[in-house]
Order: sequence, then C-alpha cells, then structure tokens
Amino acid sequence: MQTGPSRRARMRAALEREARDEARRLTAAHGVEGLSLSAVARAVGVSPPALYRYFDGKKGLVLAVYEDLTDEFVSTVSAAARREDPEDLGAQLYAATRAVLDWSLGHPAEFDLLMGAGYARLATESAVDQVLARELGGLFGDLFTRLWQRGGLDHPADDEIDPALRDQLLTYRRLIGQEFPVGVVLLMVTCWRQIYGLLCMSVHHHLAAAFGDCVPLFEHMIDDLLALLGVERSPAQRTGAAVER
Amino acid sequence: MQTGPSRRARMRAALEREARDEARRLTAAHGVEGLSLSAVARAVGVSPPALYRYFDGKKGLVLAVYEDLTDEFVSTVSAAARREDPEDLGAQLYAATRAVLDWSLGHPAEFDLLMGAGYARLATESAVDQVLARELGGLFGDLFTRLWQRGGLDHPADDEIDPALRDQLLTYRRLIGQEFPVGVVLLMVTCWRQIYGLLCMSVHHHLAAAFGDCVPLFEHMIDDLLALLGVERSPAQRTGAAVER
DNA sequence: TCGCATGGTTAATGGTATTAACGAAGTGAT
DNA sequence: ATCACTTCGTTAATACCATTAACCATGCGA
Repeated sequence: MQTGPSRRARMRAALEREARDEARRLTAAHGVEGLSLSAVARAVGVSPPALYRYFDGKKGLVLAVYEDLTDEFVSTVSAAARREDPEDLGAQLYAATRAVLDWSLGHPAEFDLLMGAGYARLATESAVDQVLARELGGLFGDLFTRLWQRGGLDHPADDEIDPALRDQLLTYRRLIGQEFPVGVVLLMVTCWRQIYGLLCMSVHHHLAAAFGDCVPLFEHMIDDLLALLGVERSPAQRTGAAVER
Repeated sequence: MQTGPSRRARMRAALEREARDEARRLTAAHGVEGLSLSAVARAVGVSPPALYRYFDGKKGLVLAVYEDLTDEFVSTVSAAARREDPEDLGAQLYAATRAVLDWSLGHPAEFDLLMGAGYARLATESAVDQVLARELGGLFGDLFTRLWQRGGLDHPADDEIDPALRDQLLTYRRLIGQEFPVGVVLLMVTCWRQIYGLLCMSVHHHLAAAFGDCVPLFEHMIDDLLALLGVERSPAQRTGAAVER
C-alpha cells in the first residue's frame, strides 16, 4: 500500500484549496477590496489567525487568488484559440481576443486584479512574477510568428523605428520568447493597445451611456486589426456569439 | 457693510474645503482604498462622525474627491490644448493627448478613481453623472469638428457602419454635443480606444518590465493617430517634454 | 514512546465605518 | 434680549476588519 502524502499534508492541501476557492468567490462577489481574511476563515470553518499558517496575511491571500486567476485566464484564452482551425490564423486571433473580452466582462472584479488597478497594487506589495505577460504574450506571439512566417505581414523596417522604442521592443520580444523582427513586435503592441483599451472601457463601463453592449465596437476593432495584419476574416466568424466560461 | 454668508456658512465651507483637500491628499498617497474617513477627520481636527454632517459617509467622501478630480483633470487637459496655436489642430491633439497621459502618470491613484476601476465601483454606489465623458468628449469632439470642417478627414460612410454600432455612435454623438457624421464619431472612438489602452497600460505598469518609460510608445501612437486623421505633425512637437502639473 | 514541528485555538491591540444619544452654540423671529 | 429651532459638534456603542502573541493538542518521525 502506497503511503502517499501524510494525513496532515492532505488536510493542509484540502483546506488551502477550499480557502483559495472561497477567496476567489468573495473577490468575484464583492471585488478585491471586499475580500476579507475573516470571511474566508468563517467560510472554511476556521478562526482568522489560522489562515496565517497558509497565507502571508491578506496580501498573501490576494496573491493566491491572483495565481489561480492567472491559470484560469490563460487556459481559457488558449483553449478558445485551440478550438479553431489550426490553419485559420484569423479565426484564432478572433477567438483569442474575443475570449479575453468575454472572460473579462464576465469577471470584472477578477479582471481588475489580473490586468487592472488591482494588479498595480498587488505588484507593489507582493513580488509577483510576470507570468501573465509572458504567457499571454507568448500565446499571441505564436500567432504573430505564424503570420510572419506565412509572409505578407506588412511591418515597419527596423530602421524606421525610433531607437528608444526599438530597445524596448527588443526587451519585450525576449520576454515573450519570440524571434520575429522588431517591426512585428511593434505591430503586436499596436494591436494590443487597442484591444486593451476597448477591454478597459468595456469592463469599467466607460461610456456605458452610449456603448452598453460593447460587442459592436469589438467587432469593428477586430475588423481593423485583421485588416492591419492582412488577414482575411472568414464570414463564419461574424456570427460568433459569446462563449461563456 | 455687506453681511454675506453667515459665520456658520463660512466655517462650514472652510471645513468642507479642508476635508476635501485632505481626502484628495490621502487618495494620492495611499490610493482610493487607503482613503479613510477617520484619517480625514483626524487631519482636519474633528471626530469621525462629524464628517457625516458634510458627506454621505465614506462613499460621499469618495464622490467629493471624484468631483474635485474631474474639475482638475478637465481644466488641465483643456489648458494644455489652449496653450497651442489655435490653427494647428495637430499640435492641439498632441498636447491634449499628452496632457492626459502626463496627468495620469503623475496621479495614478487619482486616475484609477477618475477613469479606472475606482470609477466603476463609485458609479455603482453613488449616482455619478457623466460629466467627465461629456467634458472630455466635448473637448476632443471640438477638435474633430474642426478637422472635419477643414475637410480631408477620411471617415467611413454611414452605410459602411454596422447598424447596431451606428446607433450607439449616434447616442454618443448626442452625449458630447457634436454635429459631425457618424463616421467621424467612429474615427474618434477608434483613436480613443488606443489612447485609453496605452494610458491604462502605462499607469498600471503593465508590461513595465519592457516598457518602463512609455513615452516612446506614446510617440509612436500619436504618429499613427495623426496619420489616420491626415494631420501633419510639425517637427517642433517631436521635442515636446512632459508638462508637469 | 518521546520530542518536536505543525496547525489550530483564544485573547488582545488597534484600525475601520456607522448609528444613536446628547449638548453647545449660532440664527432668526418675536 | 430672549426664545425656540436648527446646525454641528461631541462621546458611546456596535460591528466589522487585520494582525500578533501566547498557548495547547496532535500528527509524525526517530
């Protein structure tokens, strides 16, 4: 008979899992600032100080939620891309971008922690590694790599780019582990600033008085971006509805 | 001798002003969530419950800060635009956009409350009117109006725009009180999603590992946008340094 | 079986928001 | 000038919250 992890280790793992899940639930329900150590303790049937054996106080708890969210977000987005035809890069770009939007709209409090103001706060008090930037950048980076390899991607030449910017782009390219020219990195960042802008607008209900449903804006943006990348958008994608979860 | 406002009224106004300023200071120093009623009370030399005579609890205090910030932000940006040559629309667009960036980078906590996650939270618990959207939209809208009147602005025709989107754009146009065609509204929103995206990235230190100084990205974006609008960028602007305050 | 690391407890400290009950003092009318 | 009323402050109490300290039971390895 395998001994496996000890009773203690199993108990510990189970309680930690439970606490993380409850913390996530509270975050979703009441925002990052509505997350309280005490409430989590209450929910998992333990006294507040007990959680200090599991997390480094409240900031540790928030960090744990952040980690879980990172995993969930990255796998959601990459799953959405993998669901498409491997040859249809346009469809994959659409699906990935759309998944980012859908997840964020469906989980605004979590979005805040993952990619909004919550992240900035978190990053100052806990040493959080750039896993999201790497993973998400890598995911989109792979798509851009294939676009570039396929040819026909119209990107600026190295010497057309301001040297200061070029250095930064090179750093970023290294971060996401890609090999394409800086001009392609620039193209990627150009896309991302638009996606991220619309994302923040949507999630924060900016201009909500006019743009309650932000899908029309999103569709228009995707058209712009795919055109910029010289990718044909197959008609089938235009009917794509939001993918929940 | 004029009686003017009574002693009571003067005292009240003075204390409220003091409290608002202190609240603003605390927000800047410790973020929106670091703003506490008690701390403000302590700073203005009064007991915490006293502030309930002035503000509707904490959410009222936050709302007051929001109002003050709105004024400051709008006047900062419009002042920056007015400082430029009235005939040089490109310079005005640059200056206004740059002022938005500079103010936001210099006041990250305030930015969060004004245009980030803090706003979303605030808007749910307090009835906040859309003054910022109107004012800022109006400011940029005026520039776009003049661009359009001058001619040469390449915008999509009405019937090239998806009907659902067109309706939203019309609503937005009414909100900002402009008269130009929907295609121009769309152009404006296209610019704004880029500005706002870069803004959020910069303020939240997204991708900070590569883009610590975000001005190169900003300069590249402005080039893109001015090209999109068919505006020549005068060489003088390229040397423009950040304007503090 | 013993000793210790682990993981829980309660108690205490100090911070927060908010409401209630109360009192001093400014204000305006008689 | 005095009176009543409103305004604006107070203190006290309640109920959260995070965090640390002191303590105790128990699982686990030697």
